[in-house]
Order: sequence, then structure tokens, then C-alpha cells
Amino acid sequence: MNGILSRRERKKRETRRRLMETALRLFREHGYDATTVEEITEAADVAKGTFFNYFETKEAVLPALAGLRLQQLEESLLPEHGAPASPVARIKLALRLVAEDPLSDPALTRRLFAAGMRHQGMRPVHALMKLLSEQVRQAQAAGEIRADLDPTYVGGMLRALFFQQVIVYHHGYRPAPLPETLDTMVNLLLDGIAGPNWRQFS
Amino acid sequence: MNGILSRRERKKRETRRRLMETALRLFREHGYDATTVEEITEAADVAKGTFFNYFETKEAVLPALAGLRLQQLEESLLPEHGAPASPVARIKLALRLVAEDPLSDPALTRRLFAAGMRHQGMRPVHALMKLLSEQVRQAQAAGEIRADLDPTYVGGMLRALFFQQVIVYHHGYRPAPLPETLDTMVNLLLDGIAGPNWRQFS
DNA sequence: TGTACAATATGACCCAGGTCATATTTACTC
DNA sequence: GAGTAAATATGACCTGGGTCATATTGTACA
Repeated sequence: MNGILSRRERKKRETRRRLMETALRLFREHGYDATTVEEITEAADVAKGTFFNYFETKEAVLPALAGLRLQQLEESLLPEHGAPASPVARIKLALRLVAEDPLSDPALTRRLFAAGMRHQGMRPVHALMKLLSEQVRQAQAAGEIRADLDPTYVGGMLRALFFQQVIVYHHGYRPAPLPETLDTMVNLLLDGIAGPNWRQFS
Repeated sequence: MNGILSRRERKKRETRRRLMETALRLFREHGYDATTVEEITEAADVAKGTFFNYFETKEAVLPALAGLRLQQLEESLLPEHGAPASPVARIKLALRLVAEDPLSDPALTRRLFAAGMRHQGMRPVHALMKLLSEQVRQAQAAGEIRADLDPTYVGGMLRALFFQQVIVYHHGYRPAPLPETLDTMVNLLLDGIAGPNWRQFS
């Protein structure tokens, strides 16, 4: 044994890492659809079948990639790293950072989102939702968000609205630069969209 | 000519209708993935290639089917047909009806949503969004929703949250029956999720 | 070092979605 | 009806995702 990991474990991780890295590179170079699994494995110097030992489907690489990015992102949300004191501000920051990530080009974002829904799995419950839920929890503790709501529920809302926003933006609906529209979206969710006559009915 | 339509036009519509109907039946009988395009065309008594004269991809049938349903649904939202006077109540009603539609079984809903995102098209801008936007417009006119918002924008939010809700529900997150959770969701969007300390920061 | 077992890698193969050159049908004109 | 051009139907074919029986590699233990 070398270090704490067996040779097997080291090779496994290395192969997985190489596959993910290669896939991302090729996706960005030639587009998601134009990149075949065989091209990925060829470039990563393994056989085609090996790919499916590491990922259930071609689409499944995307959540894995996103997971990595979010792990890094999670750190920049720690107060020690200069993140805002207000949890809500941190949520806005997180959304802005995710939207700016190179992984978030139009095609990949759509695919990533679709992959997050597809399959009755949703098992690695898209990492973004977990991250957002945690920030929501903190926002509730700070009294910035109503405490009677399930953080997971609100995290899910934020995630859904985020993707809606980003996808629509990439489709040409651009009342303002993306970061601003994301902030607006969060504010809207906080303040609500009710008009003066709402509650007269209910 | 018979009626106002040429034989060609009649046959075309009939074939399209038969394909959609057959597809829906088979999807519901055997599931979306388990149903092949060839099975659909076989059952509809046309050649496989014909399918792709009518729909760009297998997935593309779903938006087409949804469009039909929504057309019917749109009528039940007219005041003449006993719909509530409050536009917001009509929005809630619409969401409940869509969720109850047989087309909205778990697998198909996910697929339908994914199809709505996929392809840089999004051209038949998912009919649900159009329907919701229109109701939002009316709600704004009635003062139930803030008038300074773009109805399309709010319609998009509602659509995104609706799907999030339905999918999560089908995944086992069920604090209450689906119709109730949908109402709650709309109320939450109306009232906002801000806590007592919000605005102290901004 | 040898041997037995488990984990991982491999690529031939299968299958279903999607394409396309060709055949058939419809519409229109003389 | 014959001729012709356009619309539509067709199914052989291609492609790439995903499977699986088999081969290879790593590990454990004597």
C-alpha cells in the first residue's frame, strides 16, 4: 500500500477523474451531443465499456461534474473566505457563481437539469439543492426567511427558479444581465408577487 | 374536395392524430421508454419513417399531446364554464387540473418537462407557460398580482415551480396531497418567503 | 511464490432512434 | 385520361448508447 489507498483504489479514482475531465473538455470543445462516449474513452485511454463502470449513462457525468464544482463553491461560501454575513446574500452569491461557471453553458445547463430530473433516481439529489437548502436553513436561523418552511422545500424552489432563469436567459430573454436577474428573482421570491387586492378574495 | 379540406390535408391530420393517440395509449400501457417508435407506427398502421414526418423526435410527441390537453383545459377556465372569478384562483385550478391529467404520470411528466427544455427550440414555448401568463395578466388587471412584473416572466416562474412540485411529489415528498401542495406553492409565491429580519440588510 | 478469489477492464454485440434515397399518392393542367 | 410536379410514405440503413460474457489485474493468505 502506498499512502492510505490501495493501488486499486488509486487507479479507480484516477480513471474516474480522467473520464470526467476528458468528457468536460470534449463537451465544451464539440458540444454534448456531438461528443460520443467512445470519443471520451478513446481520449481517456480506456475501453468504451469502462465508461459505464463509472457512470450509469452518458448524461450521468454531468451531475458528477457539477458535484465537484459545487464542492469548491461551497468553500467560497464560508465566512472565513470573505463570504457575506447575510445568508440571503450568500444564496445570491452562490447562484451568481454557478451561473458564471464554465460548466453552465446553455446546452450543458439544459442537459444537466434534465439529468437531474430523469431517472426515478435523483439519488445524488442534485448537489445544488443541498447547498441551497443549507443556506436557507441559515437564513431561517437569522430570521431572513420565514422559519415555518421546510428548508429542503425552499431549496428546491430556488433551484427550480434558478434553472428556469438561466435557461430562459440563454434563450434570449434578457431584461438585464444574468447576475442581476438572478438577484431580482430571489428578491421576488422573498417579497412575493401579490398585488394590492390579494387577500380580499381569500 | 370534401368539406373545406383537401384529401391530403384530411389524411395528414388523421395520421397525426392517430399517431399521437396511439403513442399516448402505448406510453401509458407500457411506459415511455419501453415503447418504441416502431411499436407506435405499427399500431397506427404506418411505416416507421412516417413518424418522423410528423414529429422531430420521439420526445416531441409529448409537447404535442400536452398542447391538446391544454387547449381543452383553457376552456374550463372561462367564466362561462363556471371557473372562479378570481384569476389567482383560476391559476390554482389550472395547476390542479394539469396535475390530475392522466398525461401527468410521474415518468411522462419528467419527460415532458425535459422535452420542454431540450433543443434550442423551445419554440412551441410550452403551452402551459402561455396559458399561465395569460391568467397572470388577468390577475394583474384585477390587482391580485403586482402590475410591475412581466406576465411571461411570472408565468415561467409558475411553470417551473409547478414541475418542481409535481416531480418532487412523485418522488415521495408528500407533506400533503398534491392539489394542496400546489395551492400552498402559489400562496407562497404570492406572499413571499421573507422572514422578520429581511430588509434589515438590504 | 503459488493459488484462489474479487474487482475491474474490455470490446463484440444488441437495439432503438433517427436519416435518406426511393416509391407512392395527390393535385393540378391540358 | 395523360402528363407532371409536389407532397407524403416507406423501410433499408446508419449511428451511438448501453449490455454482457470473458479476460485481465489486484489482493489476500498460505
